[in-house]
Amino acid sequence: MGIKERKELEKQEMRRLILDTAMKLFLEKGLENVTIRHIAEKIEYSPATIYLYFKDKDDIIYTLHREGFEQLYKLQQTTLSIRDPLERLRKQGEVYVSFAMENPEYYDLMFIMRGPVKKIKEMKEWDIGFRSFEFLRQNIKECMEAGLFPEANIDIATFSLWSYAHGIVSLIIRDRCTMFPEDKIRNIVDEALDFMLGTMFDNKVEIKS
Amino acid sequence: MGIKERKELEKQEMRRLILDTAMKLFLEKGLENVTIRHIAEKIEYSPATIYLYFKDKDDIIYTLHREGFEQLYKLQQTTLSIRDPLERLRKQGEVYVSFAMENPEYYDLMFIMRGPVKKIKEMKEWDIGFRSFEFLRQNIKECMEAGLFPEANIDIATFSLWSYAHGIVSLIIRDRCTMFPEDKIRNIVDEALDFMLGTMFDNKVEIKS
DNA sequence: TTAATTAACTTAACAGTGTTCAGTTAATGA
DNA sequence: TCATTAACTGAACACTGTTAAGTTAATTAA
Repeated sequence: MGIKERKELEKQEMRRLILDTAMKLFLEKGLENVTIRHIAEKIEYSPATIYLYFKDKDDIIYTLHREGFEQLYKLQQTTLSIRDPLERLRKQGEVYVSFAMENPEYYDLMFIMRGPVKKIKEMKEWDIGFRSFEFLRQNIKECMEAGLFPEANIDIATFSLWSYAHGIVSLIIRDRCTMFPEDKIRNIVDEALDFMLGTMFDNKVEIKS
Repeated sequence: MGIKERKELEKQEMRRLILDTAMKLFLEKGLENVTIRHIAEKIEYSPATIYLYFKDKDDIIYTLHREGFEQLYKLQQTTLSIRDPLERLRKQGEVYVSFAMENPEYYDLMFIMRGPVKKIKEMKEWDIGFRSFEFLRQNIKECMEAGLFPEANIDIATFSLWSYAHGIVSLIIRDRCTMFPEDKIRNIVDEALDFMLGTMFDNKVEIKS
């Protein structure tokens, strides 16, 4: 049965081609300016062909959304090499923010766009995003248990730190930071991250000493 | 010249009618599901008529964007009655978050949607949003001068606090908080705000005592 | 009062969107 | 060799924002 397998492989390759082309166009033209017809034209197929590989446009976006979370989770796991949980937490913040700044279109469809959420609710597939949340939560829990983190409800604390990082990058991705010069923005992001973690943890140390 | 004035008045009334209808539909159907044709149908005019009062769809959204900032600024100013700058800052956070939670469509077009930004860049009209940023900045400056706030670059601190509040509400508005039950969300928002302000300021006191 | 002008509005279209369905090829299996 | 299946497309549908030409109605000037 070599043929069936080959067919399946070709099907996967075609899906890959569509996804890669879609993402390339998203990067070039911005998320909202890419149409099914553009993608079709780029891969030199008829628009209708795309619907043989994906249910609809949101299905393409949803798939990229999943792959984005896959990437992000892998990045998050690189922090596991750090022993000190607070250091690891800081690194997680950096990793998250870097991911967003380097892949703004991925970040947008993962955390800002409305499209993918519809699909997720239809399919009841929260687990991918949930896993990343849980990873952060676990890190915060460790910090608390080590007395490095203010005692509080863990869910609230996790949501809070996530919100903070998300706030920074989403204001920039959606272009609400025009009060800062373009070329300083990357610096400001890093400083904002330092500021928040600094005010949360370092001032304790300062006062102790 | 009573007639010219009346005409002008009627023109303004028509603009108002379009804006109010648009906003009502936004609230009903969500921002992305409202079309010019819907608005036109609701006010019982032809779609083309709307283009006699607004340049294009983004112009409508941009105008609502402006009005949203007007509202927000007024709300911000209600905090001026509070003497203690740190208390006032906390209140500002509450006011901001409340505004977002009670007017999610306004918040969305003010701080998330891409549309209005295009218009703002065309017209180079940053001042409305800038004013609110400046107001927060001033409050933080006062806190710093009173020694109530960790010493830091004011711009970074302002951006940071704004980011934090924005992060919380935008994750909820764009439906990324499905790990929390719907009916708990309003509480979680408040607790997250408390958590952040708490870790930033209160733990100083705790350690001293 | 009547004719010319202007304003308010609509009709009908254009180009573009996501999506579907009937039809056409080409590859496969009996 | 022939029937079946898979891959693909052309042409359409129902939408979208937007505009140009045409039609009324209100206003102004004679």
